[in-house]
Amino acid sequence: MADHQVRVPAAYSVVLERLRRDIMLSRVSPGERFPPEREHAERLGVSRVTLREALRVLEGEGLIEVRRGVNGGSIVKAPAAPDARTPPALRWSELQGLLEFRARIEPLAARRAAERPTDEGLGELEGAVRGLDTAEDVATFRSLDSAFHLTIAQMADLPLLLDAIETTRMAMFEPLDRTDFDVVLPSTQRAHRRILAAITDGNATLAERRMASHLADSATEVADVYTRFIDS
Amino acid sequence: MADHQVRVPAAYSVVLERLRRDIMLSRVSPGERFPPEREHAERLGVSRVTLREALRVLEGEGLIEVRRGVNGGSIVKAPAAPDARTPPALRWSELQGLLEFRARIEPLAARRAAERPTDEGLGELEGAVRGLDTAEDVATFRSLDSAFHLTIAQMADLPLLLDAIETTRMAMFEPLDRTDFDVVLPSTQRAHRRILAAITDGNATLAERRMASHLADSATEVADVYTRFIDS
DNA sequence: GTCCTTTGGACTAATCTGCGATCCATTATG
DNA sequence: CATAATGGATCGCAGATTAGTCCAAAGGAC
Repeated sequence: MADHQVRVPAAYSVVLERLRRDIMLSRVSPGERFPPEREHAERLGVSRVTLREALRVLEGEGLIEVRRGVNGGSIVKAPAAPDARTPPALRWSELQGLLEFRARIEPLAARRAAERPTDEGLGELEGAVRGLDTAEDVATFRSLDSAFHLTIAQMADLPLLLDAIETTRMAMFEPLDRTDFDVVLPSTQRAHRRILAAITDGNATLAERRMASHLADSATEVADVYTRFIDS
Repeated sequence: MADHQVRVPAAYSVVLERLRRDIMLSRVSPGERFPPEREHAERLGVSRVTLREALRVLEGEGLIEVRRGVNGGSIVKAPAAPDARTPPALRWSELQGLLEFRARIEPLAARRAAERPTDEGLGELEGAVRGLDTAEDVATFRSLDSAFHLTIAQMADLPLLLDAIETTRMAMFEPLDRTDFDVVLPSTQRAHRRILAAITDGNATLAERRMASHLADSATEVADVYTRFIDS
């Protein structure tokens, strides 16, 4: 019987993780802001004091900027673009594991999404795909890319799967952010369009295969960035 | 921005989940007992009172029996065998989703385990496989089956994967428990032996394929049990 | 049977956490 | 400059969690 200590997270740290996730997964984009504290706290089901503790941490990390007064609020800042010269946060072997994991679960999500189309989901996917055509900055790209994959995960209608995909994306955030926007954009546009087409057609097998191939391409691009940091 | 309420679990409920997991995943088998409360509490990093709260719940659910005195303690009871006539806890569509998910991730675990053999892991696997040959009651079978799959998950050395596999097994506990021991035992013996052989040989691709086929068989058997409850 | 050890059961007092509420400080806008 | 919207700070309460203590039952040694 493994006997690791149980981890009892404080309320603020649960909130913190949630907010971090909202930012990292681009549910709020740089420039946007969280709701006013009183409202935000209520939505999260937590007291304002607790929420503020979490915001303080994010502020310290430079992920948000807190301003007061009218038009104040917690403004999400563009994460500092990772410097290509500083070593990555993840070791290559770890990243490799995440990529393998993702390559197994996201195609399943695509398959299930194709089998369970919803008007709402399809609408969001279409928006995310069309938006990519006019995306001009990294932030927009990341946001639409995230939205596309997360919407598919949502449509898959399997809580465990959604959670796994979210967590995986979270963990890979930094490496993904190192890929070159201009290089990745066109291939992503194409891949997303083709995946969406398969889902719209209800062709589950095709959707799955196209997602798999999209992820393989993406993995190659991430790996390329890592070649210079041959540590393990 | 999805705005579900954040869930801040109480300490006792975190402990509760942990203990429930220990039982359901057969890390402690029926008849075995948890350590004395004082020691157990310390191991879990929580006060005795908190631990007892959790134990009370498990006692209420009939999962453990608490006795005092020398040789007392919290004794894990054999879970009431699910009555084949009562409807399953999971709807068929939900179970189907879990089976699909499992079919994607466990083969990956087998592959990675074969690529990362450890003496400790291989030893445990061998024990779990050999034990099956002499397993005579359901409890022993469940325990060794769990141990086999979880050890592979552990060897895969990818925390996300281990967690996903644990959670999936947890969720499928009740349906799995409905399968007929005598029917499942021989095929499981054979499958586990073959998987272990592939892992020992370091043949990752073979290990993966054999795990996939093992899970497919298992899925068929679980599905069979469900045929009489055609609800969705 | 008596005594001792081991273990759960119950209670208390102190501390810590999270919450609600209130009031203050800052900022944009008309 | 008045007002409204927003973050900043503080206080006291209620509940959760803890450490510590003592009690009660069960089994074993003699």
